[in-house]
Amino acid sequence: MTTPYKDSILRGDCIEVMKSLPDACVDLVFADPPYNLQLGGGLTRPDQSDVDGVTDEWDQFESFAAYDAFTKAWLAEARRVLKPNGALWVIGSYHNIFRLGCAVQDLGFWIQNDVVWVKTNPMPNFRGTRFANAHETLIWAGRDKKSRPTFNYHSLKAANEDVQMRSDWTLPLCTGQERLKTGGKKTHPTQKPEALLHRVLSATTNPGDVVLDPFFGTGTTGAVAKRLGRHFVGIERDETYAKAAEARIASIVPADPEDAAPLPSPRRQPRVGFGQLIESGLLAPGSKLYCPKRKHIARVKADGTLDTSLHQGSIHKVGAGVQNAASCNGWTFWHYEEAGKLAPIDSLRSVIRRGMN
Amino acid sequence: MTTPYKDSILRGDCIEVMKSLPDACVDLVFADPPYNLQLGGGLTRPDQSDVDGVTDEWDQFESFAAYDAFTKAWLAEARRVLKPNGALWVIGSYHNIFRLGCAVQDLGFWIQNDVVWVKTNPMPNFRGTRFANAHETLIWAGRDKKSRPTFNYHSLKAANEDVQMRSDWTLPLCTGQERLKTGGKKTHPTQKPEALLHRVLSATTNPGDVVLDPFFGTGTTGAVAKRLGRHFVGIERDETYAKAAEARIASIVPADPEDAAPLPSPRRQPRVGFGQLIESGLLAPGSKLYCPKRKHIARVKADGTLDTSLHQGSIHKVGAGVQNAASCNGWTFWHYEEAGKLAPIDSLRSVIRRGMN
DNA sequence: ATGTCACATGAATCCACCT
DNA sequence: TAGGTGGATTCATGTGACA
Repeated sequence: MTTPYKDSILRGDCIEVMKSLPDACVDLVFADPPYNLQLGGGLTRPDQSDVDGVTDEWDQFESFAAYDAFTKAWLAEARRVLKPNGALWVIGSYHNIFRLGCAVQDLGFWIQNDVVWVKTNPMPNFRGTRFANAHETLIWAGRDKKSRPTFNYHSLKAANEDVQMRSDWTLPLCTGQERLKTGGKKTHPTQKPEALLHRVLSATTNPGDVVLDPFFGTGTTGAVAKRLGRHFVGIERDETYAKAAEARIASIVPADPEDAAPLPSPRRQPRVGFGQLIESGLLAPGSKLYCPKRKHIARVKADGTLDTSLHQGSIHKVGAGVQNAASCNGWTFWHYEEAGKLAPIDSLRSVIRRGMN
Repeated sequence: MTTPYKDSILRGDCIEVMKSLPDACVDLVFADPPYNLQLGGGLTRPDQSDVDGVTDEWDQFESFAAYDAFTKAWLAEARRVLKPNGALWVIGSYHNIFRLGCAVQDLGFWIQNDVVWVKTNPMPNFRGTRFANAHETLIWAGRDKKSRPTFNYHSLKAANEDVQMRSDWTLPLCTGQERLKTGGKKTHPTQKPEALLHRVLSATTNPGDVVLDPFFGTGTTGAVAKRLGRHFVGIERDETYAKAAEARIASIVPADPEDAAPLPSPRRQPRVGFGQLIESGLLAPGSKLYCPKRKHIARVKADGTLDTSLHQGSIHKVGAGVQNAASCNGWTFWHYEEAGKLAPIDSLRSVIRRGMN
C-alpha cells in the first residue's frame, strides 16, 4: 500500500488532518503531545487566580476532562491509520502521562513497555520543594493485543554490549548545536533529542516503514526517520515550526540503505529442516548424536528423525523426551562428533544456510 | 490528634477498614495496590525452568472498569483520612500505574513528582520480545493543590553527596536474607525492598508521623517506619501475610533518633553501549572502523552493529570473528580515523561518559 | 580460609507458523 | 480458529557445594 503525503509535513490540526488519511497506512505513530494546552485550543478554562476550593477542584476536573477528550480523539485517529501490526509511542511527564496511558489502554492499544528516559542533565528544582524532575516516560504499545510490532531485539542487544536493552534509557537533553534557534532563542520549547528518536525508530521500525508524527514540532522524528531510511508523515499546525522542520530535514543526508538495515533475526532466517542435513550428506544415516555431556545418545535415521531406545521422533521431541522436559531446541541440544570433539548440529545448519546465499 | 490503632495491623478489606478511621488522622499514605497483571499462560526460561509469576487471586480483576472502581474507592478513603498537608505515595508498573495516576488526579490529589525505581537486577525478558522491564513507577502527591507536604530537602541532599535528589532511584530488588520465606518459599510474591521505603519515609515524613499502608502485605512499610521512629497503621486482609508482618516488625530495633541512618547507595554508572556513539552522532552510519594495523575494516551500521563481508554483530563479536578468536574487547580493538590517524573508539565512549556526569 | 562453579530466582501483560 | 509443532530465548545476584 502506498501512503499519501509520504515524507512531507501536513499543516493543520492533527485530528482533522488524520481524518483525511486512509485506514491502516502507517507502521508507527510517534507522538509528543502538548500538556499545557492554552486557551487557543479552546480546551481549557482560564486559570482563575482567586477561587475557592470547590471551584478550584471543579476547574481542575474540567481541564482534565477536556484534555482527556482531546487525547482520546487524536489517539483514536492514530489507531485507525495504523496497520494491524503497527505500534504507537507517546511521551510525556507526570502532568499528562497518566492520562495518556489510560486513554491508550481504554482505546484497545496493548502496552508493550513503558520506558523511562533518564536525563543526564536535567533542570534542577530550584525551590527545593521536590525531587529534581530528571526523567520523562514513554509508552510503547501495539495497535491491539494481537499485534506483533516490529522489535529489532538483536540489533539492540548487539549495540548494548551484548546485553538485552532495558526499559530505562539514559540520554542527555537536546542542547548545543542540535538545538534549533531562531534569533538566538530556542525555536521550540520541548525539542526532543535525536538520540531518543534514533533509539525508538531503530528499535521498532524497519527501513522503508512509514512513521506518523501528529505533533511534529521542529521535526526531530522526520530528521531521524530520513537519516535511518524510514519515511515520515508530519502534522503541524504552527507554520513557524513546520518551516523550521522542513529546512532541518532538507539538510539531512540519509544513511546508505545497507547501513540502515537491522541485524537479521534468527527467527526470520529461511527454515532448514533436520532432514536436509542427511539429504545433503552432512550427516550419514546411522551416525550418532550426543547431548553436551554425552549422557544421552541418539541414532540418526535416514528419514530425518532420531532414535534412542526410549524415544523416536524429531530432534526436538527426542531431546525433550530424554531430558523429561516440556520442550527442547534440538539444534543446540544435540551434538555430532568430529575429531573427538562435540559441536552442535546447529553449526551444520549454518553450513546449509550459507550454501543458500 | 491521636490516631487510633497506631502501630498495629488491622485485618480486613482496606476500603471497609479505612471507613472506620476518622478524618484527617494520618500524615502519609503509602500504597502498593494489586497491579492487575493479566498474565497469559506459563512462561519458561531459556533453561526450561518455570517462571514463578504473580497469579494470586487478589491480583485478578474483571476489567479495567472494575479495577478503576476499586482504585477510586480506596483512594477516596485514603484521601479522607489524610491531614490537610498529608501526602500519598503509590507504586505500580505499566499495567496499572496510568490508571492509578489518573484516579489520583481526578480525586483532587496534586502530584509532586513521579519517581522511577530503576532496578539493578530486574528479571530479564526471556523471549526477546520486549525491553527488559527494569523499573517501576511511584507517584508522590499532596492531598490537594494547596497541601504543603513534608519534604526533607536538605537531609536528602546531604545524604546524596550534596547533590539534589533526583526522580530516578537506582535500587536492587528485595532478595537474599531480607526476603521473607515460609517453608523455603517466598512468603509474599511482591515484597518491596526496605531501601525503597527508607527513602520514601525519610524524604517525606518526620519522626513521630503516622504512615498508613492499606496494602500492608508482609509489612515493609511498618518495619521501616518503626526503625525510623515513625508510626504505622497497616491494613491487610490475608492473615498469613499479617502474621508474618507482625513477627517481622516485632524484631525491628528502632534507630537511635540521633543516628542519621545511611541512605542507600547513589545511582550506578550506566552501561554505555556502542549504539550510543551512533545515536549521539559521534559516529555516522557507514563510517569505517579499523583494527590497529588496518588489516581489518568494518562498517558502522545505524543500529549500532558492525558489518564486514563475513561478520555481523556487536563490536566485540565482530572483533573476535575477524581475528578468529574466542573473544575480543571491541572498544580497544576497533579504531576510527581522524586527520589520518587512528584512535580507539573507547575514547569516544569517554566523551559519552563525560556528558553523563 | 579462599576461590570456583553450579544452581536458583525476581510484579512478566514474553513465539511463529502451518494445518 | 483452535491446536500442534518447530525451535528461539536470560541478567544480576545470592547461596551453597566442593576443591
